Amino acid sequence: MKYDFKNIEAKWQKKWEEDGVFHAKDDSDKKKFYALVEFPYPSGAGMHVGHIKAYSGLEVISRKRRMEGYNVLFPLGFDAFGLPTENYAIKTGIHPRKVTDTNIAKFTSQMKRVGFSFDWTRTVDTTNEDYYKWTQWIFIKMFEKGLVFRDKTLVNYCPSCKVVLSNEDSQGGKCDICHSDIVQRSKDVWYLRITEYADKLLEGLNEVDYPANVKAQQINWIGKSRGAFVDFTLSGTDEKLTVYTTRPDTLFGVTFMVMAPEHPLLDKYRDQISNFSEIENYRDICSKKTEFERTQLVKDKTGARVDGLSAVNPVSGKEIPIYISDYVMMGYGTGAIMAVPAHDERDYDFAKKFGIDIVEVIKGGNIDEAAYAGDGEMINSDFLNGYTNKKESIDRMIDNLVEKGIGRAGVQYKMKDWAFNRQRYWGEPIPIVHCPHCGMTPIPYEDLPLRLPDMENFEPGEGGESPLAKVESFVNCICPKCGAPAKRETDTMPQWAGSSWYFLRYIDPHNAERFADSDKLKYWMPVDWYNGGMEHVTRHLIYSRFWYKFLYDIGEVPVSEPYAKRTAQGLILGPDGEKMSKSKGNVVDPNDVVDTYGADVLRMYILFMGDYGAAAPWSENGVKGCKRFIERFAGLMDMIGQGAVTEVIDSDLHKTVKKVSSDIEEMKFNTAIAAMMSLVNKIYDAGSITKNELAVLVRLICPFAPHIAEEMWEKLGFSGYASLAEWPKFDENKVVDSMAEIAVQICGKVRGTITVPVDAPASEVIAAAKANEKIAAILDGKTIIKEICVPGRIVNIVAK
RNA sequence: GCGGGUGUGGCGGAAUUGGCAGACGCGCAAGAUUUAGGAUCUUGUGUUAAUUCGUGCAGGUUCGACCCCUGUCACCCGCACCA
Repeated sequence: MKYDFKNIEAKWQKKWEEDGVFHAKDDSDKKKFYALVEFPYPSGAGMHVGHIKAYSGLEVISRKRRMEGYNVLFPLGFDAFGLPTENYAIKTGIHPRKVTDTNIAKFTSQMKRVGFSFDWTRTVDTTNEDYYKWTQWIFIKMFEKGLVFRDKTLVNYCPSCKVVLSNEDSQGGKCDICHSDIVQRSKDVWYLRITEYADKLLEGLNEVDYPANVKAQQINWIGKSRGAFVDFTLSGTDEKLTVYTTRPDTLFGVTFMVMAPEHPLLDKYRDQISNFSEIENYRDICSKKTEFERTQLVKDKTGARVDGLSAVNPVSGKEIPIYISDYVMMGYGTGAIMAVPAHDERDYDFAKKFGIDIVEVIKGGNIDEAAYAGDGEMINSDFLNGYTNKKESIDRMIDNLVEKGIGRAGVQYKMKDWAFNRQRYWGEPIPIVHCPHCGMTPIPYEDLPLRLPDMENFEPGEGGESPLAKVESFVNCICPKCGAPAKRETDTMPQWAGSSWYFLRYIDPHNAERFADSDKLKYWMPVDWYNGGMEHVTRHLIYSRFWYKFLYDIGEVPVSEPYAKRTAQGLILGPDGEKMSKSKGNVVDPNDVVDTYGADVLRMYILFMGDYGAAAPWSENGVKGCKRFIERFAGLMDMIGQGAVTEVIDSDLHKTVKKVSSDIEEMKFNTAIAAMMSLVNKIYDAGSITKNELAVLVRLICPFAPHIAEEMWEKLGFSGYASLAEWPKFDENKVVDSMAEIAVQICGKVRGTITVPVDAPASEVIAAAKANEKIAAILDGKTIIKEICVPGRIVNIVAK
């Protein structure tokens, strides 16, 4: 059979679309399967091979599920709000709406060329007002439940993009988008109180099937720690300086305290501080540093002593000095720490630099040389002396602090509340009105969506104001509560907003009454399998679990966790083994591959190139190898009925069905394809195959290379689609061999092999091994010390 | 610094999870076919003089270790002075 991939692929893509082969049914008696992939940002550059890899995994699994009789929902949409489109609009003057539509159209047609079995009738676009209406709706629900608040805070500000960025978006002290330096600036920030859900987000991990490393990353991100709040008295005042510590048991080793330079108590007691000008000086220096710079792990600590103020160690009663340093931040804990230089590296460095006492309270290290962070016997600690168990000593100390009324057990989270506003045009408007009488007032639900006004100039306003602030007809409005003239909020939501609930909209994408119908939600949720990149397992995965759990708490969705199972694909590197990037010139365009080799070859190669979860470099020769395989596969058509099929092939066919079926479930696509290659090689050796056997193989390869599979299915004379044909079953009897070849080792080294019945008892197997010529020769003259036989696996004879 | 991961032929990667290391593919070599190139087919291909040595390195456990343990090196990802 000639492999005319261009015509074959176009032909079947057209048929699939015309017949709606991959449309999910809402009213089905079948078991459902909801497969979700992370929807793309429709950039102007178009599709990337990374997209293909990200979708190919669940593409194969979805196709297998359909053949197994499931009602499959496998949708794709577009996460289209965001800076690149807006920046492009600023540069070219083309409206972001137009740019987005163009890019989505381009992506869609490219995706269709690959033959993905997405249900294109359910596609969503986060920038569509029918979609963002519900993003705003959820925001207002959160507002009503007190999960939204506003605060004036020091924020990361990008002077070039003129936007406030969350900490997550400003890593490295550089803007995530334009890479210019971030500066600290005071701004009004809208926050979502995600910390309220910290425990629920942690507990929910017990219910879901995520890889252990993904769970570990989420747990670390949330960063729950148990410890104690301890009150230190400022000497000469009634003022309490409270600190949070995870190691209250080291309290006897506290020889100084460190406050964040911004700590408000410094201002309150400025009259008592004799060197306040020095403090202000240091504050000035700190304010110029970004949070990133402040939090670099540097040996050379900076800081200043606070003269005139000191604290009292509440357990020892000793008076200890207070310092300020930028390694302590207002944003975590209480903005002040108790320093235990003997057992904390940062405190140790600081103490050495400023000549502060170091008191050892845990035995085991040499505190003249370095801080000792390990476990050991407590010393110099009064009632804790002799304790070696960390948990016991911590509990004992907390009891003591509570007894004395100077402390209490506490919990802290590393996770911060989610900064939720951007001064940008291309995002969801925040549906809040600022009324001089009523304050912040949400827009009534029936008035949603709050539409983005049409405008021409998308440059941010002066001082980083949102471009929307320039649109008077948008800004000026009437308070929905009291009717007085009011102003609209002009900031928009971040890109994470739309992607926090998109999987719910696929379930009912055209519903005008609700974000999705309850019965449909009940049928389809949870997502059975969610695949995406490792880079999203903290931010997006936590944000969307948070939104979903909120919707669950207010009774809008049926189950408590959105994603039952999560997996992640690995990167595709350039042919040079480096991460693909335009600047390196090592980017592979999937469209070129489809043009030259066809979609089936592209799909096959991407899944064959290596472990799906690991990074692997692109190889043009590897692509050619897959093309060769598909051509050989198509060539099987010419071998039908050329002779009697041997039992070996029959058994191999069943083994292959078994292996491919189980490998797909484990996302071991590379070995599934290898198994099919091996079988095809064997068939070529045999020179013949029956029509029914080929029909099995065609269905087996269908999820990987659906176009050629459909074409062969039709040529074989079957009606209907291979894509909807029944997934092949295997006969367990034909998978089990009657004889097994097992290795015979002498002293752990393989010296020969024997073939024995699989169910032969150990004694017989050992006897057979000894009877083997080679083995007998080696054993001749030696004393057998031990004989090990694992039936069906191995014989090992230890001899001297 | 903390957390997670990876390390196997010339290359991408397999290995039933403690039981014959190198499946499958690429590349390479020889041969066939072809006017030639390309394509295709056949055979071979970790290494060695070896019954040798071989899964980053050094130890350990075990009859037996790519797999488990201890130490160590290198690289990748995430978080980052988190108290």
